[in-house]
Amino acid sequence: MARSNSTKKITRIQREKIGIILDAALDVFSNHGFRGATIDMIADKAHLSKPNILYYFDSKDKIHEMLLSNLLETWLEPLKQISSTGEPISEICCYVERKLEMARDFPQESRLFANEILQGAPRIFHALNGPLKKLTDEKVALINSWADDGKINSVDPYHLIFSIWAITQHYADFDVQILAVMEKNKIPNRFSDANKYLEELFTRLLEPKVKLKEPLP
Amino acid sequence: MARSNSTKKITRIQREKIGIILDAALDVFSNHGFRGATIDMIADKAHLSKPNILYYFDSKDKIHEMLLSNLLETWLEPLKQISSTGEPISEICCYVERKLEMARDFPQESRLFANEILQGAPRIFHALNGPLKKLTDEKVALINSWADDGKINSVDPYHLIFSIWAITQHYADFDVQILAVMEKNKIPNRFSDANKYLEELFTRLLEPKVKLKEPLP
DNA sequence: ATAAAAACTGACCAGATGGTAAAGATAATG
DNA sequence: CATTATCTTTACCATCTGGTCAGTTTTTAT
Repeated sequence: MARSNSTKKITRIQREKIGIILDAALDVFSNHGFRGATIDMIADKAHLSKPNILYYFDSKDKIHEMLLSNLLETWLEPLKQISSTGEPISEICCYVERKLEMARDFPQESRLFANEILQGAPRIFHALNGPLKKLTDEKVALINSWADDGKINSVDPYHLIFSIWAITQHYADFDVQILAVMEKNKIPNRFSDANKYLEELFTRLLEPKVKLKEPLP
Repeated sequence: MARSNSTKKITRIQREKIGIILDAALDVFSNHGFRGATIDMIADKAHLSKPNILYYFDSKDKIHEMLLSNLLETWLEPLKQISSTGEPISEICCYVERKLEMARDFPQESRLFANEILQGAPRIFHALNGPLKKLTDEKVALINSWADDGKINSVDPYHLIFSIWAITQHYADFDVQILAVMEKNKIPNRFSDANKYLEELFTRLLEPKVKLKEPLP
């Protein structure tokens, strides 16, 4: 059997089929949620039989688990890239841009994540409480230090980060709503328009206040 | 039978029980999604038997449908209140505040809505495409007119609205993540902190640009 | 080529779940 | 009080769904 007993070597077929299954599963889970998805749906989408799916993964849960753990690295990456050595406002705006690109290019991953959180994050709470919290703490400290140095306007770093997450992911998670509501001819440009809007939003927020104490020349 | 044949008069018991069922159902649907929820869960939470639930509602779908249609009015209300006669920036900031209050006070409703949208809005697409779009169009025009008059900074009104929806609803839909990530002693104040942050965020965005032509005294 | 390992399938099972039927209990009404 | 209408429950059913198993086919290694 092929079940992922970690210490076994992986054949060509295993690598291929596992990839196919995960692709199909991502599609199904992200569109229907965990409970709404069935192994049959995944099997259909993957063009494999249900028992064949279960030959590669012990259970529906295991597939889901694998998707989530793959996701987490991808998810943390953009935040990691915020650098303490760069120009603060540009660092943050680039982060926003990267997150927005992810919403555009990986909407299924975003919805998988959203589904999981909405249901109370039963399967990834540990990751939120561990790696994500750790990384967030770091960046919160960094933002605070920038504010202390007067390089950016002093704002609550948690809420700054939350607002970035919220808005960027919105373009993936609530896409149907956006498509339904927006003027039709604006739809094709929604991501570039959003990018422009968000750059202005966060630049204006973070620009240090004009120093009143600056004397006239 | 009590089934909601619209033209029938409603007894006291019907009114009470239907209320109890909808409360329970909101709780269950918002925490588990449509497919994840079972009539048994709703029955347990409502302290009624499953067949008794089905005496008041023809099916699981009908309960869900009723919750969604109740929701829509509540959902549109804050947006409706943006007035063309008020002071623009304050009108928008008040809207943000109202939405944030809803996220705080009706998180279940918010999650019910989020679940529905995430699954592609199969049951309320018509409402998004109809009433919500209509109302949004109106407010988009209003925001544009404010910008034309130089009363606010000129921004893309769609993305302004989307960002307000995204951020405020985030505090309900992604609450688990916020609780996991945030410094513990900041958690109790998260809504008032968010309100302060958001007021600054949108005020700074919308303040008309300083007129550069202003001469030195 | 052939044996062993891996990959795959059809038939099936057990439990969960949405929903029904019919009879019993309760409340409203004359 | 009696009769009717409303309400509730017990015992079901049919279907869906996650998962198993015994055996068949295909691939790989010798």
